[in-house]
Amino acid sequence: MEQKKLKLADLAKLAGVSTSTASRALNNNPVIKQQTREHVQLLAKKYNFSLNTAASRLRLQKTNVIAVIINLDAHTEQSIDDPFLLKVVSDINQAVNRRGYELLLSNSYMAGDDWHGYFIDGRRADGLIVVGQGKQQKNIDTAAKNGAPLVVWGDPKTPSNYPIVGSNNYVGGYQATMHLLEQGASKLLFLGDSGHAEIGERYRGFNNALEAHQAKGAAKLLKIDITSQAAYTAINNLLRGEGLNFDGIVACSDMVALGALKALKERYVSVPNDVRIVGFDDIAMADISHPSLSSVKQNTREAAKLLVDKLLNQLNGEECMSQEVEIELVCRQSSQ
Amino acid sequence: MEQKKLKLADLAKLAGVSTSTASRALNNNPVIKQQTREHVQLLAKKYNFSLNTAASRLRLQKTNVIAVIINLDAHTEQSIDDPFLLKVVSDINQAVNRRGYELLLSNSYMAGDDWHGYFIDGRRADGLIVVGQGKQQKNIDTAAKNGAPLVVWGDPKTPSNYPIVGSNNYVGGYQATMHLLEQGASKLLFLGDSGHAEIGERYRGFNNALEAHQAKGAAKLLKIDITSQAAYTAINNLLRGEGLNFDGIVACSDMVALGALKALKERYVSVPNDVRIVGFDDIAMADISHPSLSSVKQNTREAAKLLVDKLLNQLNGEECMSQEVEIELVCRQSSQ
DNA sequence: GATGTTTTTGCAAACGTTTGCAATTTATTT
DNA sequence: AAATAAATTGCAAACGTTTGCAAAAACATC
Repeated sequence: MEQKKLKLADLAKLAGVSTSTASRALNNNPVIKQQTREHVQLLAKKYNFSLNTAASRLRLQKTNVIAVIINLDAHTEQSIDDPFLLKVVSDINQAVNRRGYELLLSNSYMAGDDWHGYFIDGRRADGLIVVGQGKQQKNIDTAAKNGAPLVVWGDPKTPSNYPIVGSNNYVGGYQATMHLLEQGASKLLFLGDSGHAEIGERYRGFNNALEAHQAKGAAKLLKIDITSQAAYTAINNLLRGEGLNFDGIVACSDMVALGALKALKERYVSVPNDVRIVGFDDIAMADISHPSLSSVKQNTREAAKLLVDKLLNQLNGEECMSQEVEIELVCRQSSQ
Repeated sequence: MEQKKLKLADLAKLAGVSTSTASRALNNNPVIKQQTREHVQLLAKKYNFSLNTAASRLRLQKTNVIAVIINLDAHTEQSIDDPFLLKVVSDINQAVNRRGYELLLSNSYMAGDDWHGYFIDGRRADGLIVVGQGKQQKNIDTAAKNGAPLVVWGDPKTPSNYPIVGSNNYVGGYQATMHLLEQGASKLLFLGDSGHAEIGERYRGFNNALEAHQAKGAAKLLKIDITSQAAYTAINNLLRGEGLNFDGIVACSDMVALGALKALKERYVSVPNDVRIVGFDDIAMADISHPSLSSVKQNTREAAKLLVDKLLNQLNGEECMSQEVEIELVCRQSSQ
């Protein structure tokens, strides 16, 4: 039942020691006699004692919280339900927890524009993990400039004075494209907004693969939002307008690929016979789709670990660099 | 650049007033002269001032944080990447923000068993939103008993002394089943673990629909985990073992339905001609799947709003009741 | 101009930790 | 047993807000 919350002083009294001793005992400070430590800790457990983190944070000037900011371009805000993004958050959550930190889930709506002020000065978190560079990284830049410990999930090749962790998007785009070419496709379509940093890299890989294969001319870029709906519409329009003038698609995400796939199926274009497709991300659906979707797998688990490690290193005053995570092309039915 | 953080006292000095006046001015306390308030607020903006929330929380005994706990059965822990769950979290995030609260994303790993102690006594949050009842709700019960302000996403029909918000699962199961029967299916399969509260309700609806349609005998329950993989395997095994002895599937989630769909397609069972399927949740993929997947749509947006409202009401000392959110059957190609 | 009333401000305490330093207790040495 | 060293504990200050209460300032009334 509702009983008055125990404070450290109360616990100390129960244990017959001073507050300071109780504090040190709980923190397993070796300066306190082993026996006393155990005694206090036992009582703490018995009475379900927990420290007031507000007081603790105030005193220590440290929150043990990491804020994760979902940083999306305003008008695509909907795409927050791209399973991939959420997978990233979920993996970050795990990695953060494993390091003994808590995760404050946030977004530009709450944080406004001054992330350093809001999170760091406001003592809401010790550091920030930004998921997604967005198209303009002004907020990120100024937060970093103001000294906010900060790491970003995005395109590691982007020059920056904060560490960016992300996949080797160039290689991903290259491999996906090369794979399609090797399977015999020759008139390729790239689906995605090349203005976005990560996707731009994939597109660069796409182009270079074409060049290496001397197939440059027959390629086309369809700049669309990163949603399955946009892809569905785009492919539909294309088929209606120009007919089937391509035989391979490199999509900037699996959701986009799946949207395209649906449009093709509805118009009785056979995948992979008439058109081969490769997606990006390797979300769970890629395997479940029919035909199953070939995809460039991003190692979000490892990336999450790196992000957190780099952030904690920053908190310890170390300099950190951007880092690429290797990708892997997973070949399934849609491309062969 | 890195400058010493401004504290309220500094801001007060800059404004030429006392700390208390500055505090009241920032909180727009009408006892302070309008002109003074504006003056202080202007300076605050100019210097990017933000209050130290640690100090503020300590003083106010209030955090303005709501903790969201993803409460999954241990062995299915993987299913955290079910897009539906993450959609729920995302919607809760929005609703929480809209009320001016922040969202601490947590799980049993961090919180341990004593949620009241960890979150409430520990002053990490003012209240809890638990996503998923799990199969055993011991942690929830004791947290509530200890007086933690608490709401749960789950099956609202479950008797409890805390509010549960969730879909009308019974009606969902009933409607999905009735729809299949009306479309001519007669040998139905229910895919999902009926031991789980919400799914149990759906199964009850399933059975009652069969009864109402005098088709009870021909139904079968396949108890499987809530993952597409489990569904894929189960359907595959069933087809291999007994052949195609069913013509309709009610799945406990879309991911499950999609797993089943894949197994069927691979064995050249036509959907919806040979087998009709209805899923549950109406995730984005339902629409993109081919054939598109009929599904019982859960209104997570509204549910999230209700959850947060009920929680905040509790914080204001009001009693709250469980509440059902209406569902809607979305008919697509897979069932007709 | 003295008095009373209202508006506006400031003083100082409190929220519950943690920690430097001094004080005490215990162990070791002579 | 006294003197010294080492281990263990406690005192009190500090972290940065918010707020009850009293004081000061501004205004109104006679």
